[in-house]
Amino acid sequence: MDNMKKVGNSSCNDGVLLRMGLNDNKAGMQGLDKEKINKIIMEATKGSRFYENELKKDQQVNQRIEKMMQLKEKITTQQLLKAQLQVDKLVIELEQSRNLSSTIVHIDMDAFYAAVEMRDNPELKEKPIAVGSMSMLSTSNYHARRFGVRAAMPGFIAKKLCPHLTIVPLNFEKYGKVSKEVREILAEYDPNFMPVGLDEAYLNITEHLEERLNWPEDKRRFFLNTESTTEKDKDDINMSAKSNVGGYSSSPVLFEDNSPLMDDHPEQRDQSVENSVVFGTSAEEAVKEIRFRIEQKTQLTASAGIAPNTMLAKMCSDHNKPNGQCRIVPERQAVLDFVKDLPIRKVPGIGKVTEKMLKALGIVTCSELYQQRALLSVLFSEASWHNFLDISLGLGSTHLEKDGERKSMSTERTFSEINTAEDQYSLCRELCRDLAQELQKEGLKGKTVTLKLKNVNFEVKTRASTVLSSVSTEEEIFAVAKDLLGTEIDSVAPHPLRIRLMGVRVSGFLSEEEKKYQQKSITSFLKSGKEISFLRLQPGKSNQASPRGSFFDKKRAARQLNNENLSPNETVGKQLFHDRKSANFVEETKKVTDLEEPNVCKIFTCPVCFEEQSSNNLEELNRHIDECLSGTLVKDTVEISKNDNSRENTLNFLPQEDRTDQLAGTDQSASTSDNSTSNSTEKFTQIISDKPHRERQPSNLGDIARNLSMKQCLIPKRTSQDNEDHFEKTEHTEETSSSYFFEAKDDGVLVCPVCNSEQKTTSLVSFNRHVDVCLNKGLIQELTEKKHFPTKTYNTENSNRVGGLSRGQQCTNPSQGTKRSGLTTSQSVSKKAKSSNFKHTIERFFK
DNA sequence: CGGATCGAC
DNA sequence: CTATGTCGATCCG
Repeated sequence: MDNMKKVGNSSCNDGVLLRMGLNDNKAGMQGLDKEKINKIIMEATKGSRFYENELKKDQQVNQRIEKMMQLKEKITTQQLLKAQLQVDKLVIELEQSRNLSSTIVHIDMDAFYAAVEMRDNPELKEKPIAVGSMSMLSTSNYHARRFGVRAAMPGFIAKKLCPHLTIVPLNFEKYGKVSKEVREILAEYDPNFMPVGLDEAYLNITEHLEERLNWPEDKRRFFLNTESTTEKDKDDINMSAKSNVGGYSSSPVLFEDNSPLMDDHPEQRDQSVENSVVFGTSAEEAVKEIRFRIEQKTQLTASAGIAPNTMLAKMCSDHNKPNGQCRIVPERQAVLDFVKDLPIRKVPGIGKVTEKMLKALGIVTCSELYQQRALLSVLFSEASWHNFLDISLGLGSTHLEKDGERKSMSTERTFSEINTAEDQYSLCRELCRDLAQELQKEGLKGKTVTLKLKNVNFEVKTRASTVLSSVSTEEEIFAVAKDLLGTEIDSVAPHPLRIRLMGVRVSGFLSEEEKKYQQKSITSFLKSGKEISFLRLQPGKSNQASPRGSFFDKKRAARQLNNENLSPNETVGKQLFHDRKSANFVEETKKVTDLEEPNVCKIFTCPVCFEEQSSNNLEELNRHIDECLSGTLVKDTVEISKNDNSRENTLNFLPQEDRTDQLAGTDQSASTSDNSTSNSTEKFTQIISDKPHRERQPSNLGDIARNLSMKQCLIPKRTSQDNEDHFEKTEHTEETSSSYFFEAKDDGVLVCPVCNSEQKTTSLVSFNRHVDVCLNKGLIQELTEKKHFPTKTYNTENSNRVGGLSRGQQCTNPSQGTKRSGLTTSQSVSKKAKSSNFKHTIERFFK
């Protein structure tokens, strides 16, 4: 580390090597010392494109630090004092809300992948090994670590550090099996335990400990496992198991030369029964029991931390690793003592960048973090300094949150340089295919597609596009991704795009509720066959509500207008449009209605474009309809503005004016966009980007009805009571057959959102039927009409801050489950991600 | 919303 | 030769 500072000027350039090398002074006798290791790494690294990029990233961090320091210079003592008062007010609150009543355990398998591989191949036991590949290692055993071989290091460099290193390829299937075995044990202590990856988990054993107090010895007695999975291992296991009876502090796999780390207070064990151990009732004993059982079952060791919250438990498990455990007793002073001299880097969520920034302020330990709390509150974003304050006070989440629904899914691949557009497109398609497959497994559809590219200089770029109708199939995703890719290719033209990685991500999933709702609404829409006459409304005859005619009318008109323009070879990801002028939707709908019957030849016809669908799959049909209603509209606009026919483009069928109307809706203010001059693509795209808040056309019938229901049912609640809880309530719509989000009012009376009349029935089924009928009565105009609702905008102003520090996953755990009344709105919003998302969705509907 | 970044495993 | 893959969160424009 000392020789590092000689590289470049110390204030600017001392981070790169530290990052790649070690900060680990455990180099043992047989290994290498730090200097040697860093030298070797440097020789293998310098001059590489990778290294150049590392330097560049480092400069960026240094600039951030510089910016921060400049800000710091401008702070007056006056400001600082004021901040001090504010922060200390929060400190008092936090202190008062400190909760020491939970017992949280963090279990961490030691060198997991490596340990599994060693277990299964005894030849590896004495050797330095790492798991991964020549290009990247996932983990290494402790022997290899003495040579500086560590996780996240490329194998070829590891080989230079340790020529005898054995690199074992990853075998996730195996690790998954072992992980499952471990989890079976953990579940006995906390059925709601929270796994983190394959090798870690948090447990809340508060309840277990209470029950455990009354348990008879027999329930706490465990027998040594003398059976082994394979014959060849048998002797080994027997040996180590026996030698472990008293302290079981050595691992049969990892540590031949054991050091009795964990048995600080050897207790009198009842060994009256042959080959058995009885564990006590304390938290320590319970956790020893867990580790003992893990080792007996898997021949692998784990480390553990016991503490009043997750953050402390995690840091605790690190304290005596490997194969050890550590407890912070539930006393304020014990917590503060533990935290006092702890380097901030040990704190989960504080990574190398944050460490470096804080170091620039002279902050290395947690107590320093506390001392500088006022300064930090001025320099950093609220989320960041709150986090810092929690850390320095030893506060963290005292309960385990079930991880919510996933928010994105992605796949990415690294490869040797690819620089031809053709290869890039086909690779992109392949990624989309893989991703689509995975999405399908979870039945997910998302609205945002993100393309990730890393060029051969390791510079990473992401490009995203959000479409109105959600995507899930290969073709749908690719249709979006290929455009993003095309834009990037164009952006460097005439040079080739030289990339080493490509990734595709889909996010912006429909919530469970939305999904259910969408499916049901479209089904019920199609099934209510008798009254779909509104689909054939004449433009003028449209129930006087809108002077412009309904959305459907326009679609229909546009379709007719463009009939002749349709060419059969337009698209990649879109169904072909075969003209079918004589479509009778009532009849067609009946066909749809028959769809439950098996073995009947079903032909679906899209109610929007009136095209017969080739697929007889309902989901396909729905997808198509969605696309007809909105998706194509969006894609079309993208295509237009790109003005490029060389790629697999979709064509645009709608007249310019028509599109403009639809995008702007029927809002009065839409006229400000001056239709008469809206012929250029610039104009058109500008409308899209400039007026994102004008009401959009609901993207499908589900959206239409949901939109309506929200207006009628949710907004009054919110404005009258201004209580966020109502939104959450609605989110938990019961699992009734209801296709709509409506809840009965307090007096139990349901009000139709369409005709606004109170309904006699309290049956949701009949109610829905009524709404269906109402909808079909030609009141569709209502749905597309503009209504303005006040929407709340959150203050995200942060101009004074350096910001940019995240807390990682800890952020999802509301600290202590207690309210912090001092927080601003924008803060408290992010607290509950779920409800926040939901609100966000609602807001979008009203913008 | 989109892009970049951080952080964790 | 040869420097991952996947996800969530945060911040900024």
